[in-house]
Amino acid sequence: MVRKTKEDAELTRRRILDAARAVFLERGVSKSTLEHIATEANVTRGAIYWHFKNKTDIFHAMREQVFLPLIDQMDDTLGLAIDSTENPLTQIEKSLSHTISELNENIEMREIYEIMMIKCEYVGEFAMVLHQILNNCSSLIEKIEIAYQRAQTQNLLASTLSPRALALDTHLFFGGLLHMWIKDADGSKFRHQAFDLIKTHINLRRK
Amino acid sequence: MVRKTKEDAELTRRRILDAARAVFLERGVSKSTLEHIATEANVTRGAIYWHFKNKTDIFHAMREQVFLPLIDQMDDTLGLAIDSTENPLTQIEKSLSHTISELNENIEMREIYEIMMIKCEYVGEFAMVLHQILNNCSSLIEKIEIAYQRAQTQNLLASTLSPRALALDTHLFFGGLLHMWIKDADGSKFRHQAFDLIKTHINLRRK
DNA sequence: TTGCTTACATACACGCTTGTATGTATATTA
DNA sequence: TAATATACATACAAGCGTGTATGTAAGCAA
Repeated sequence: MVRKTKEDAELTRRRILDAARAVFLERGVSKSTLEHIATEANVTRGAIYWHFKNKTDIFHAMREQVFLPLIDQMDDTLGLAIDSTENPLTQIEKSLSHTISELNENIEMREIYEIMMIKCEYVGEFAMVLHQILNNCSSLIEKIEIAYQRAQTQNLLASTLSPRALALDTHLFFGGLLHMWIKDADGSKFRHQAFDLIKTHINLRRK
Repeated sequence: MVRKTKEDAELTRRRILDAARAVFLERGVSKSTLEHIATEANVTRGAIYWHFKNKTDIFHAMREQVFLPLIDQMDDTLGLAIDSTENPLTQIEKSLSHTISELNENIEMREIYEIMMIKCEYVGEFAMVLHQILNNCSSLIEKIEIAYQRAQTQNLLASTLSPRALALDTHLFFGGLLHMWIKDADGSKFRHQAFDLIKTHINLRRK
């Protein structure tokens, strides 16, 4: 039972990616071996080398699997459609809360986030990932800023701070929340009150 | 030239720690070899094994070298002395700014932060470091909360949110800022405006 | 000054990883 | 249906990193 149909091959490719996720999560990316991943996926290293160039290639494939959808989702939930009728501040709140919900429900996404945040060393070939992250941040900040601008136009803001400043503050808050959410594995410190933290953060801006 | 005096030995110990920091920073902790560190320190692996148990031992020594002083500093700058006369909100702002200044000026501390944030995998033996970090966060939040309580008592707060909620928001903001500050190596996105970001964050709370 | 300890340097053995080369049975295509 | 490409499994060689064992010259105490 060697040569498989194309659907079978795609299935083993996913099995390898799933296995890599489990192994990365348990041992960290650096100390994960292709043999570990192969064993977890019930294949041999030969199969892995067929589908991927090396371990780095697996990592990038795993990462893109999750990050591209995430960015789209942010666009949607931030209500960038101009004709949106909802309160912009509420939209920001919902967008952030929705991301947390995703992490709660989507095990795959949560695990990949955990790997990328505390089980991976951004060095050498991985350094460029940092630049991608920073760029994503910039575009995210801009989107939040637009929402705050609408809030300002509608006279919903409590403070006179610029939408830009508010967006930066919100972005840093949420970045910190994500990190703590991931690190707080048992949920006792941050995870259980994540939605409240977001609500508080937004309420601070409401008139 | 083998046996050294006690002072010489202590000096080589520090040379090893300095070398480890440079090597960790360049190659990440996992891919750093004791041979790499030894070469960088102009010693042999024998010297390292004399002073440290293994690579993990070096990491922990390097970490404690910086984190214990940092916690003390936070205590000081947050003005936990009850007879403090300064505006509590300004004290919080100064405390956060002071930490950023430290990162700016203290190369050693900055590099160790960078290693711990993006050049280290928190897995296996390193997992317990995460718990220490979470505990530090808890005590830090409490200290910020006390400052906000004083601000509330002095009727300095713009919102009716609880000091606890404000402290959590501030902590998450600052955690996010630290991460971005470290990742923004060229300073174009966050580093250059770090102090402004802090000022904005605090101004949002001022009456 | 002898003898023991220190502070390393050197040498060795072992396992682990990686990449590649090769084998092979089965889909797929012409 | 024959030929070829696919989707792997197996085998092999080489280097690398670790830990430890051993060597050794100099400091230090008695």
